[in-house]
Amino acid sequence: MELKEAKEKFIQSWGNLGSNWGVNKTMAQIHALFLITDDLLSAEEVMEELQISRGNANMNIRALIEWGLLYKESIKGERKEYFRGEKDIWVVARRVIQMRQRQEINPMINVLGELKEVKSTETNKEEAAKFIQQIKSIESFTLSADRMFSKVANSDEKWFWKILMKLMS
Amino acid sequence: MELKEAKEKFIQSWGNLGSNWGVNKTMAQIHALFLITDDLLSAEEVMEELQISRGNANMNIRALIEWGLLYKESIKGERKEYFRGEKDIWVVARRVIQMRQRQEINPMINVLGELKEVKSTETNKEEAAKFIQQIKSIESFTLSADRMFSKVANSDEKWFWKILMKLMS
DNA sequence: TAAAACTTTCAATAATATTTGAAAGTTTAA
DNA sequence: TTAAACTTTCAAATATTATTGAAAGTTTTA
Repeated sequence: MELKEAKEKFIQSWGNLGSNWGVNKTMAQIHALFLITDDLLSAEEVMEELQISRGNANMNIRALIEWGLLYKESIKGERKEYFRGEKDIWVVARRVIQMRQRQEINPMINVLGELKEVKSTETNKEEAAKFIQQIKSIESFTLSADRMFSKVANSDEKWFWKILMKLMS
Repeated sequence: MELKEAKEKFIQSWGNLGSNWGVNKTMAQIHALFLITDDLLSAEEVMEELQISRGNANMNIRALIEWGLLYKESIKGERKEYFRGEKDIWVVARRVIQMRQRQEINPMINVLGELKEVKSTETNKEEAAKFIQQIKSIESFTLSADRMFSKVANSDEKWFWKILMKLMS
């Protein structure tokens, strides 16, 4: 496979992966482009490279900055904005985990907390008790997963390898 | 909050969570309904409960069975098919992990394997080397994550708690 | 074998999410 | 202060994905 073709394929695959994980395809593709590009790129160049519109490029670059996966940088004497991608895949993973925690896990934990407060009546005492029990078990699982994610998001690669060793033993 | 309202809210929230994680909303809602229902339910009852069409109910019930989250059961003397949900949230998590591994992680590992084989030419030797290096680092990460998921998917709750303790220490 | 009871399929439709591009906004340089 | 260079916004258009429901398929019963 040619280098150009390979890069193209990587960008496409990363895009698909993203869209199966709640990240829009273009956002994931821009991210992929930066993962395999050493230089800075301008919005213009991203548009060019991925054949997307100015608005689309702009929105998704902003989102990636928000996620901590892209950094704004400037070239002296140039007015245009340039961007650099976060290349370290471990950092990328940690940022993604953090974002998903905020956007998905925390809201779910809040809802589960509310649902535990359900009032039971004379007629559905037993049913309500069962419901609360199940919600509690889901909550307990979610809290554990959340704690685990937090740990991963706040640790470095070395720690991760150590853990991996322990897990596999 | 009333029990009925709480169940409704749980189903909605679980549906949203699903659609942010690449599982279609109705599939996640049906799953939620079964998580909080002790009895068997028929396709008819699912349709009724969630106000969805026959085709939709059927397709998503099949998908849930495929995922190992729903079991077909029969009631003696009844011709209709009935279903029971997997209630244990740890089992649910393990099944979801397994499915995502198959559908997302494995294909990505394959693609990364291919991309490592990229041929470099005289003119892009250095660029190709950098590309391969980056792909290798992504591959190494992905393989580690994959191994970890496999471990979780094949272990029980007790193991998970033990690990959690270790992680947090 | 017929027909009732039920399940599955899939083309058409609807709902949702993404993308575009032109206009408005902002910053810088002269 | 003006205008050029650049960025952002957002309503409309497009593309993607999910849903419907009627027809076809299957299994069971009589």
